[in-house]
Amino acid sequence: MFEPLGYAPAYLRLSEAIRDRILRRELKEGQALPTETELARQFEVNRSTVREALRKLESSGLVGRRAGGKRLFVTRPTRESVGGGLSQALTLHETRVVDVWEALQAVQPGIARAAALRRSPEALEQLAACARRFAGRRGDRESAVEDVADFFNALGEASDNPVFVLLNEPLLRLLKPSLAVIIDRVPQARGRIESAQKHIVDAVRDRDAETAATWMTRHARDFRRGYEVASIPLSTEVGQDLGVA
Amino acid sequence: MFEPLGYAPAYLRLSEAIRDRILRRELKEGQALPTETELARQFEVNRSTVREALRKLESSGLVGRRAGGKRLFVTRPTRESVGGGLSQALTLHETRVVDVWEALQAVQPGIARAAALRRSPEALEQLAACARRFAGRRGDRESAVEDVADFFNALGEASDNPVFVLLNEPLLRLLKPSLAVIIDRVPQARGRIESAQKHIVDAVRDRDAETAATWMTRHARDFRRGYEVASIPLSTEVGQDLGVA
DNA sequence: CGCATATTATTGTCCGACAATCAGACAGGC
DNA sequence: GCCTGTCTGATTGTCGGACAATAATATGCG
Repeated sequence: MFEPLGYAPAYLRLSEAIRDRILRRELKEGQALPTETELARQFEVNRSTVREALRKLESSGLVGRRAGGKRLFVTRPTRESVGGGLSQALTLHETRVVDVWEALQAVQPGIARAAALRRSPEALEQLAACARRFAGRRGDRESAVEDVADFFNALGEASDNPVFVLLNEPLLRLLKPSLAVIIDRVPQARGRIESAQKHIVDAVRDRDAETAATWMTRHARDFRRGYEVASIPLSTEVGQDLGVA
Repeated sequence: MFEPLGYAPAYLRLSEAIRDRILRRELKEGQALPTETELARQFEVNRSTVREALRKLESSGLVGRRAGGKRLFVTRPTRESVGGGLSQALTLHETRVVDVWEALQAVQPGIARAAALRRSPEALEQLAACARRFAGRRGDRESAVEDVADFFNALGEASDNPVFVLLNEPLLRLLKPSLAVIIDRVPQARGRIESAQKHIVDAVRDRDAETAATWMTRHARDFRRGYEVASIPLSTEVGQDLGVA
């Protein structure tokens, strides 16, 4: 009949107060936060309490430090911070490679389509550069995987849609380990990827949304085929060791 | 030429140490964390430092408290906690309703397809229940919006893919305010939604993946039409007030 | 056994302290 | 003029201890 009357510890209300100010843009990106002592004075709490609140904001990526710096600044959550959170959540939800693949399969064609429609010349060049880098690289599994991820990320950027950019990152992060195995074990993988990237770049250059989407669909299907040829069980959980030395 | 040599404060290394144990499943979900004093003793740091580390874990959703409880337990990040983080990130990235819509358009058909292929009887019933609830409700904009979100969430659950489940939440959260406006201003919106949900439920029941995807595509397109009819500019930023009292 | 009550443990918050170090001012040497 | 070293103050990271509120647990009683 009655709900528990809400009590929230000070550190929580504090972090919410500051978070709201950031979301409301009253504290703008790049702006330095007041010092801990100052915050403690203004909110009339102890500095320890302030620090607990700041740690919360810090790990949501709303505030951060410049390299080697001491003061905290208002930042917008980066791809990396968002991706880290989401991918660790997915890891704990017993996500399997097939789940990630399915999501990729569902979302990437849409990204390719959007990228083809809206890519800027600069974004196109970035994308093409990624493809070239992948194609030009022999050996070295790890860098190849990075290049593939960069390609997808560049495509996300080209779509000029922050939703795609941020959704891409965690998926790629979870994909990487299994992709490394595929590149190792499937000889023709590099060639297939190279070819797909080439066609996608061309379609994006020509602003041909449907061709971009089609090739991306094919590209994604190739990954699935890669799992089979590399004999990675589709039910392998992501974030687990795949037995690669 | 030289990289900065990495130093990390103790509270950070501490939170990473605990996080790793959780990701590695050495600390299992539902298990109680040691008390702050105990952690301080084991890691040989001060309790304040432990508390800062715990606040970080808390806001990544890796540890949490049972309602009214005092001790911390290992938890897996919920839809809500992930969704909150992602949607606040998107808000700060100046995401517009059209961006969210585009992502929805890209991903929902895939979810519908997956749901049709794999739905359990229980998940189907859940989904149907959401559709019924929406259809049976007259007036009350807020509940209607919730019902629509519940429908999408139920579909995500039915897909049995944690990636879809977790990706859905933030998109819906950002969609809600504008959806409320649409339902308010577009008389035929409820009918269109009702009809689309009905067709999707039927297709999912019949395990007809393509029909489910097709109807979802239509459903998503309707939303876009809704924006136009409700004269919500597509470039409206999400997380901003839409001028609804 | 179930239930009220007393004990203990644990968290939330505060205070004060100190070393490390970052930022800026300032002076000296090339 | 620019680089280098030095000094000073401000700020963060960490520590120790303290205490009230209350959740968790044990205790006693019917």
